Amino acid sequence: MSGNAKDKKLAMRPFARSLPMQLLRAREALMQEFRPHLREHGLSEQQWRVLRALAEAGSMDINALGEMCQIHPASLSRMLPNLEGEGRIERRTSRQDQRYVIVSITAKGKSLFQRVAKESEQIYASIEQRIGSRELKTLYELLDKAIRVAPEQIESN
Amino acid sequence: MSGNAKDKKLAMRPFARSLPMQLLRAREALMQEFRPHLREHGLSEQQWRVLRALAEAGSMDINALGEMCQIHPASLSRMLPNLEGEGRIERRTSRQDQRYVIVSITAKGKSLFQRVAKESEQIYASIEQRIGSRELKTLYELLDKAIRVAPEQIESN
DNA sequence: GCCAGATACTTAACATGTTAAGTTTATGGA
DNA sequence: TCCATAAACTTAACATGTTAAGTATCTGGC
Repeated sequence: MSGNAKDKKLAMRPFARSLPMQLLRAREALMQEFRPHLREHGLSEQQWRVLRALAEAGSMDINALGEMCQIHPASLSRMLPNLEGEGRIERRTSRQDQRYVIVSITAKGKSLFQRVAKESEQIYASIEQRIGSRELKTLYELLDKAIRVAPEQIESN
Repeated sequence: MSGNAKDKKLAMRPFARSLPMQLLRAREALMQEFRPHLREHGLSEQQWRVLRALAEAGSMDINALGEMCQIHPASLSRMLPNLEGEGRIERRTSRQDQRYVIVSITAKGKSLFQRVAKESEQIYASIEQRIGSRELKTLYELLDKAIRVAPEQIESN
């Protein structure tokens, strides 16, 4: 007995060859290095993604922000008032189309971003060194491909 | 202006070259194919991971289950009573060491697992075809490496 | 045997993920 | 113009993620 449940043949590949599982595992392993660092600055992982997206791409509406951060618009609706209350972002209604809410980063938010970014880049560099530049590049390419070959997001209405 | 915030130089690599972000993005893209399928069987993504782990590796304690499923023991403590109430798993206190809770899958749970597994494997096969067997193999190897090179989980007490 | 510390788990509190329903504003055709 | 529909967002409800604190059990040194 090697530990498998009664050594019965399973109708499925081993868990360790589940691609979603390994993607999650790899991500969790990496985030363990970033999380304490974000925590020191009082930022959740999701709040950091929002600041980073806005710092990089400028102001945008909720849906675009959600796509870029991979955070559901409903979650953003709940998070953004807090970030706004802390003076890190701003929200305003679009003048052309009042259905849109335009989100942008404040000077205070950008300042925080710059500080956190500097330390994050050091962690990235360390990770890149351990994985290897060439292999990391291949990994990015394969992830891009996995994202490309997946079906488009379907609005099921 | 290409959309970048005032074309200012950022203190950080582009968001699309954030490894945690691309891992999340790839995972979300794949899960979009699995989620509706799990939903038809009334299973959350996390419940499915639990059943799969138990079907594959047999009974185990909360911490081992959490490690295998990448679900925090605190979340398991909350989830497992539901799965138990539905008759899909069983829990018992270890006789040797009463601190341990041993979790196992029931016949009913295994039957559900077998049904879902069959359909999941078809989705896997489709994904493997689109990514390519060789590239998928490389992807698994690189993910394994990323997991290996990350620091061990630290119990910060 | 006793007790301080460690271990395994649970509970609680709050943030986020997820889905469905509700609100406001735009749009396009009769 | 009017109205049905759609689009963008918000709100609500419940599940899960995350951290800290609490409870029960065990271990090892005395």
